[in-house]
Amino acid sequence: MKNDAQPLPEGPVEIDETRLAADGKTRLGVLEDYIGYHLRIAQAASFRAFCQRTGRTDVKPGWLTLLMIIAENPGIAPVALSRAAGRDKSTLTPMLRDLIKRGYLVKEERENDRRSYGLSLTAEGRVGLAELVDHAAAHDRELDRIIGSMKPRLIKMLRKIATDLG
Amino acid sequence: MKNDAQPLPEGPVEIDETRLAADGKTRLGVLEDYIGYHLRIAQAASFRAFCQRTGRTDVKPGWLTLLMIIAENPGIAPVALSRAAGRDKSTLTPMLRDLIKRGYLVKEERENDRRSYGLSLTAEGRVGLAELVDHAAAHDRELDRIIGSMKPRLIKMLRKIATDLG
DNA sequence: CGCAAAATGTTTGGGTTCAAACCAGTTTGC
DNA sequence: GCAAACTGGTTTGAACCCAAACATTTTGCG
Repeated sequence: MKNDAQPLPEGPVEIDETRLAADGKTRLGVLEDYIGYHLRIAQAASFRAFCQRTGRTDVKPGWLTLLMIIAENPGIAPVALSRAAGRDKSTLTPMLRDLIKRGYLVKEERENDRRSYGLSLTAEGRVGLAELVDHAAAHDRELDRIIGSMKPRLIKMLRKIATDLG
Repeated sequence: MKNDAQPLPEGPVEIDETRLAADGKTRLGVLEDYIGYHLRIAQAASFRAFCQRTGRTDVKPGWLTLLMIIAENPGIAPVALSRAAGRDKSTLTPMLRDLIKRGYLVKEERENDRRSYGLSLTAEGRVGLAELVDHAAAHDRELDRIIGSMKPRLIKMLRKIATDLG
């Protein structure tokens, strides 16, 4: 361990404001250099903002990803849905049960594999999805406004993290 | 609703691979354009990778942020810690209780405000933090390798999302 | 001063998530 | 064929997280 003490500055210390938390007072130290920290903070802020936007209705935010993937891939199996949505398969079980009970989804048995089943939207599910998409579009417009033209680059980086780390 | 049917293509369909999930098969549709979706997937992948790295020990991953901020700001109050860490203050209550019980932190009563208290690391806490920092450094080296020179821009964008949305 | 409003930390209740264990069905290898 | 390995889905147990409601204390304003 090195121990090269520096002479103390005499005047008021210059504070690097990029190393402070959003409150402008709390020091973050090396945490400021960690991608994981910023990833978590940004994701939490985005999730919170989205929840507040849809909070009035009874449609839960986690449903959007599932419904949209199922809409794009009718008959998809839960395990494929799990990978595409980035959630553990066991997480999906109760969500799919709720969505089926609510009449948004239907199970379709497979002939060639009795373990699995396909998932598809009902007409009611398409209505619910459309409602969620409205909220999501408004939310993402806000993110677009914040990020601006950097959006494609940001998405590319985030996707690279997800695939290379997975 | 428009209903302008297009003639079906005869040859093999050209698929835009940027609109597929990591498995290369599942279609994501407009989800692919949502920053929030990629934010969640990337954060989940990063968190999972970090957990697997520290999984052997009994040190929990959520502790790193708290311990590091407390190390940088001795005597910090829970509410300030909550804002800096991006967690609800009620989330911190049980975590701080655990960290105090384990001997990593100490409470310091305030003279001028009997509601609040200050938090500081013990010697044991500094050891635990150092251990976590080792894991985090290795984890972030992997993220650095993935992101490369884009890191400053990525962090800048993520911080902008967190601050502008909060 | 006196009292309403705001701030701080905790408790409670509900939702989300993951990993490990598990069962049932399918594929593989011999 | 048939046992072993594998795959798909569910259950269970634990951790994490937030928002609302709460008690205590401080602050601000008349």
